[in-house]
Amino acid sequence: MQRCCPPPTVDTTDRGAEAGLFKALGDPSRLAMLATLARADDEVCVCDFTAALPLNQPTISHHLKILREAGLVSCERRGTWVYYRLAGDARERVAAALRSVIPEAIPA
Amino acid sequence: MQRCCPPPTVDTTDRGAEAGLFKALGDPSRLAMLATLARADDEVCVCDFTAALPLNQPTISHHLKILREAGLVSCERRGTWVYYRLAGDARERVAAALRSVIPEAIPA
DNA sequence: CGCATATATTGACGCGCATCGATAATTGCC
DNA sequence: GGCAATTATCGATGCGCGTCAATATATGCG
Repeated sequence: MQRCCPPPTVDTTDRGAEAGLFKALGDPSRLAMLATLARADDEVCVCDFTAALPLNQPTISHHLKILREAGLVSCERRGTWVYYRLAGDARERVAAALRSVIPEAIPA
Repeated sequence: MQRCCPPPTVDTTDRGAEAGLFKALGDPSRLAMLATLARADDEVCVCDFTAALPLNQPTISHHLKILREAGLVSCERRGTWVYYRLAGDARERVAAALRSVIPEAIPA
C-alpha cells in the first residue's frame, strides 16, 4: 500500500442512518407504496395496496412494516381497516439524507 | 378482499430502475465513497479508499463496481493507479429518482 | 359468544449481498 | 523478461431480504 499523489480526503463519516433510509427505498414495491402515499392527499387503506399490487397480503404487510420502522410512513387503525400516510417529515428526511451524501444534488 | 371507501389510486408504475439506484445507495461504505467523490473537485484514487476505509481491498473493488454499474461513478486508469470520479449526471439522476417517488421532496 | 373480514406475525425457503482469502490481470521499473 | 505494486476477479461463507402459506390478532356484527 502506497500513496500516489496528494493527501487523501476520504469522508469516513458514519452514514449508517442514511444507508438505512436508502435501503428502505431499495425495493420497487415499497417505492410504489411511497409514491402512492406521496400523491394521496390523505391516507390510503392497506386493502388498496393488497388489491392493486401483485403481492400476497403478508408481503404487503411486511413492506409496510419496513417503511414504518424507517420512519417514512405512519399508520392508524379505524375499525377493521388500517390507513397509512406518508410521515410528516418523510420528504425532508430523504432530502436531507441525499444532501448529506451529494450536497449539490438538491438546491437547498 | 373488499373495498373500504373511495376509488383506490395506487401507483403501479414500475420503479425498478429507481429502486436499483436506491439499492446502490443502501450501504454505508458506498455512501462514504460517494460522499468523498461528491466533495472532491477532481478524481480520487482507489488506493485512498483502501487506505481510509476499514475494508479489505477486494471489498472496496466490489463496491466500486456496484457504483459503476449503477452509473453513479466512472473510472480511468493512469498507470498503475485507477481514479474514480462522480458521474456527470449522478446528481440529477438521484434527484430525478427521488422526485419521481416523492415529487415535493425536491424543489425543482 | 361465534363467525367473518382485515391486518399482522411466524416459520420456512431460495436468492442475493457484504465480506474475505486467493489468484489473476495490468502496469512500471530494473 | 522478471519482479514489485495496484486493482480486479473468483470462490466460498454467513447473513439478510423478498416471498409465501399458515396462523394469530383485532375488529365488527349478529
